Amino acid sequence: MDSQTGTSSRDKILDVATKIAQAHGYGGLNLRTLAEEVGIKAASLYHHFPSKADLAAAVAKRYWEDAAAGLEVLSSRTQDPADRLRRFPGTFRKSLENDNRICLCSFMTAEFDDLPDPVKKEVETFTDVNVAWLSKTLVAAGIVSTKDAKKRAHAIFAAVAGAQLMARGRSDIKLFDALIKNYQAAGLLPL
Amino acid sequence: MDSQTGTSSRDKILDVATKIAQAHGYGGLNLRTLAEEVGIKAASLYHHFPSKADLAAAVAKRYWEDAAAGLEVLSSRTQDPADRLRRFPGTFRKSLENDNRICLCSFMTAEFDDLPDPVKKEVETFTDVNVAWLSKTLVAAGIVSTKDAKKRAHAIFAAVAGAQLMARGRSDIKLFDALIKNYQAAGLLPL
DNA sequence: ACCTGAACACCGTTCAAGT
DNA sequence: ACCTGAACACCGTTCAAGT
Repeated sequence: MDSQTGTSSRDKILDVATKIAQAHGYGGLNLRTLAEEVGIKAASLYHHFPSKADLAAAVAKRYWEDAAAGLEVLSSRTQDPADRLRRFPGTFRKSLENDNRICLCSFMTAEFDDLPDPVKKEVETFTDVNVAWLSKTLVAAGIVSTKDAKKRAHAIFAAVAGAQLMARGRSDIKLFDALIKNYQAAGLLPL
Repeated sequence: MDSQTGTSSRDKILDVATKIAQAHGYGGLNLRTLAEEVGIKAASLYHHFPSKADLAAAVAKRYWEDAAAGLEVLSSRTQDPADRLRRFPGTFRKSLENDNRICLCSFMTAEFDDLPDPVKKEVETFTDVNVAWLSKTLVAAGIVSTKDAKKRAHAIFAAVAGAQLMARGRSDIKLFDALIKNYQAAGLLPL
């Protein structure tokens, strides 16, 4: 850790790799390009991570950890649980705002067959974190029973991920907003 | 066209390429592997398609044409429009049944940045075809006004695509069914 | 410890030659 | 017409060797 900038080489690699993978996926994560953007040679990446698989697993792990932290901040800052649910899609909206990227884990879920096992594990945890947060928030908002919470949570998560994917295909963030509004109007999310 | 089997070399290439692209995407569609599965050498593919971009565009074009034809069959065989809507997710379920693959165009939408323009165009048409069919069916079922039909259609399409992606990540077709049921319970699709 | 040149395996593609 | 071996320029990945 560099005490001046607060960013180690390892962190810089993870930052750049995350952005590339959100736009091009695991297969499209090109180590030469990644290294160039970091300012080193491709071979030097192997001093920080033993393989592309380990690098991608570290990227996906940090990705769900950041997501979990973000959701906890949302919970602590927003009193009304229904209001938290209304703000949930905003976390997915940010990726689209950031150069029309999508959720790292949505992309990697499409690529699931080609993912090394350690990467698969972290990608699955991202879903688990989101579903768990949605479940407890749905219950707190009194929208569903504890029994039905997990399935409804998964449905919301899948629908929001799908909306993000559609909006990317059209490079149209307004489409994302329109789809979320429609989910609300249909009753999937609180109005 | 081979009058005996009804399948030309070109069609066989398209068949195999479609399956590979549904599992690995455009980037993961490897011409040497494709050729091997077809039973020819990679160089021979260029006698049927001028480039990988043209091949992928032909794959995506045939994909939406088949989808459009399938939806028309569904319309003609199912009298009740609400019933047609209930059966719509079944067209996405089939991909999962077929070796846990996903919609070709969902995968390619994730890869949008890396797609040649002619492929992008066909991928967009797939969405258009589905949204148009859902729109007219929603109106016929009296669920939404003509004015609101397109946006609701897009919301259903996005949610079903998202459900398919989630089910792939868990290799769990029951998860797909559970998500669709939840969309119905929430009011996004007719019960 | 951190880095790199150079090799390796593989990619889309081309082409001369074969049937 | 359709096919192929061989080659091309390229790229992701790895490793032996440098500092």
